Amino acid sequence: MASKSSRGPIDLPGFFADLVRCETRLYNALNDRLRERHEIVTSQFEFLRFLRDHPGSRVADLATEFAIGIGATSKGIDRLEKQAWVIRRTNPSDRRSSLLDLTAGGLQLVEAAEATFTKTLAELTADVLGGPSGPAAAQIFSELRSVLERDQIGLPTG
Amino acid sequence: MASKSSRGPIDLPGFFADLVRCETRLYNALNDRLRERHEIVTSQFEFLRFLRDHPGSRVADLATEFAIGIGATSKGIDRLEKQAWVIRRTNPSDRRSSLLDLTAGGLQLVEAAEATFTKTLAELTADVLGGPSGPAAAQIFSELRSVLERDQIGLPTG
DNA sequence: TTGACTTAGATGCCATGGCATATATTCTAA
DNA sequence: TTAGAATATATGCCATGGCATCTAAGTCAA
Repeated sequence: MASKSSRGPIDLPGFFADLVRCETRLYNALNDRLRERHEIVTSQFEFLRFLRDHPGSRVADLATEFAIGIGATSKGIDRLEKQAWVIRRTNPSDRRSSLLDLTAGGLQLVEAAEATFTKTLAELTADVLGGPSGPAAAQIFSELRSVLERDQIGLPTG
Repeated sequence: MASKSSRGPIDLPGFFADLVRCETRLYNALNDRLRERHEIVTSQFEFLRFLRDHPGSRVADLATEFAIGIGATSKGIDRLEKQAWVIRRTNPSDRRSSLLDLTAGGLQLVEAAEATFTKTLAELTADVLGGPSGPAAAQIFSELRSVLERDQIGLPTG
């Protein structure tokens, strides 16, 4: 809406508004679908997927990945552990921290949820993102993410 | 990170992950800057800007725009009203609702905050988004937003 | 060793959003 | 006209995240 096609520099605030609106709606829609089919929300799916792909991570690793606070991450893991989808093992080389892993149930859940997630996302976005400019947009966000992470932009305090 | 440049269909989950990570970090960074300079957060800036650009809106209009719940919107307006940045006028043609407008102070605030917002966003993203693929990405999100809004994807219940 | 400093993360308090419900209006059909 | 349905939003309860703080553990120098 706000970002019209035009020459010259991009309308950054308009672009950002479009971006946030898209992200909000997609996140909401994915939440609905994941909740009704797997009793989890998108943020939990993302935690589980990260742990599947990075077994033995620590709480701080998740916090950095998702740019959320350590406290929030710890509480999120508490909830997944309570459902027996994740286990904390004391880190043998530093007993202040734990190493996190999926349980068998957690692995099974994330695989099922991933199918739902991927399919829903495709239903909602493939028409637009599958077009000719899709790869350019993907490339841009990959780069932007790298830059923001490199410069540690937007990391919460706690 | 996850979306590498490649031929063939986009890795949608990877793209979505990059997107959400960028949005989170940018939102956090903008929050910090707006908070320290204007004592507001980004969501409040967005409410104020919307009301500047759409005077006389109702609570439901904001809720639809931002794809958040009516209750949350009502409470958000409560907070802005408490700061005397927004006023509710009873809607003369339907007394269940109010018409919302900025006060003079609210207008002054949003203009100052907009300068901070725009400048910060440019600092954080202009290098990447100002590149040759920027306009294509902006166009894509404008289209995606239109589609999601048209199909009413991801609107919360309340 | 040991005492000061640092680090990892667990916990408590507060703010915010979702959803359900309550209230005030408005609309509609008999 | 008037009772019942529908609508707009305000409000209450709960879940989650930020930030501050607390505790346990590791590091380092003297």
